[in-house]
Amino acid sequence: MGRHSCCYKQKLRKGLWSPEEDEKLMNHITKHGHGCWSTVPKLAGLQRCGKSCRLRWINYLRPDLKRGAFSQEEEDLIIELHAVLENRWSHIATRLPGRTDNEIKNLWNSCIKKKLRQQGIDPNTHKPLTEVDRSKAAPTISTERTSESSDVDPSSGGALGNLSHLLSETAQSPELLPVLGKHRTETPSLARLKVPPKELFLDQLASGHENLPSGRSSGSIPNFPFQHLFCYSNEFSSRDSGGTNSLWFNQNESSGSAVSTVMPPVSPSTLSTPTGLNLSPDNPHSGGTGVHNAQFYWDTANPSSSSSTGSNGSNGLGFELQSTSSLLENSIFPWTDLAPDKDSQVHLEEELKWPDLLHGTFPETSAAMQNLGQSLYEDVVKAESQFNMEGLCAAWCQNLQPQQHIQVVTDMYDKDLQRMSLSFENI
DNA sequence: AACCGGGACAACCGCCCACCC
DNA sequence: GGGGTGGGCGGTTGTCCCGGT
Repeated sequence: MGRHSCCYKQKLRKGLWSPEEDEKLMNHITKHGHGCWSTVPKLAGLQRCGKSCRLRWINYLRPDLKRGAFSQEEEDLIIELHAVLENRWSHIATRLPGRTDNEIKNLWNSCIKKKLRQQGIDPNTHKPLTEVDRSKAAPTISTERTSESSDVDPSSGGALGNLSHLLSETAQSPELLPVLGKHRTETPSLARLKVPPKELFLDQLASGHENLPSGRSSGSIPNFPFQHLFCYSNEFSSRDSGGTNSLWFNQNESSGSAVSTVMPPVSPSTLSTPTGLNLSPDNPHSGGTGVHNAQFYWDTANPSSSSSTGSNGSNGLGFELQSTSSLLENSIFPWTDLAPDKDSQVHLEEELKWPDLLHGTFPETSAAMQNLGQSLYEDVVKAESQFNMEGLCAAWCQNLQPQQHIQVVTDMYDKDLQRMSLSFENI
């Protein structure tokens, strides 16, 4: 197991591809599609294994590839995504249209890693190197420090530094206090937030399933682990000068009455996970006038998308995917306001449809940021690893303003939570 | 000019997982 | 249910290029 049968075959060429081979492969796939990759080399007249053909196509020949250097925005996006998704390059690649996982991986290993280290950030944990060293040293009694970390200034590196640093700065900078607001005192350091493992989160989600906001029931969100995150986003949104154009929900501004949304019964077909919003200039959505006409679409060219799973569009949950579906027509944002106190019940009395909710309030962000909202639900369903709160902290370590980070990260989770809840709704 | 080291990129390897028989 | 197979993914290695010495 593990080794492909084609790999045993002899007389197969290896190494760099010649232009002639590229042409053969390109011609074959453009005419016939790739079909079963193991048959491609034979049909295309190539002395390569199918796996090699597939890689060549995905990483180099695919027509929708964006060639050229990565922009700063793309690099920033990769860093933020890596903080959340870790080394799931293919997942990261889905958020960067035209970029391959291999390309991103290479960029990370050759360039970004180094940059982060120069900024005093550990590329693996996204924590400041000083903290990483400390945590490493503690259990091993080792007092060794790397040369990279020894000269790290937590306040340097072109970043805000870690959140604890920000908070310590805040203590000395009264002007920052309004930004962090009361949550600073409630939660002295985001790094201390104990976020339960993903498995526990799933358990909580499952156990509270009957209480999940839906068209059929209403109730509280039991002990929801992301509540702290929402606290921050809520508070930040109130300070956002562009708040009128913000999606964030402010507990204060809602006068204590939770703005809640519920999900209507969702058919399996509506579980399609869009890979992006059509934000073309002629789309009313892009003008901030609403999302009623926004089009969700499947990136069928994406090798990681359902088109290449060979399972007829199955999304892994057994649901049929639609090539075009208007998620907004049917699905509703799940939880928009979560009380920080688990004892305080959030009564879901007010039913707001997602398009209504979004009408005129969707934040204007770059296309890349829109793509950022694609689902993490695969990760959650797999429950492969613990939820990485550190990744959220890492978002603070970049050059963006805290509001932007929170908005970006919570945007991801808002949408992912929506899809997770939809998934559970149908289990 | 030759050598060397690092960066960027391409490709391979080994493993996992889903699917099929 | 179990083994075989193909697709996919992440890690690693190989190769080329370029700038510095």
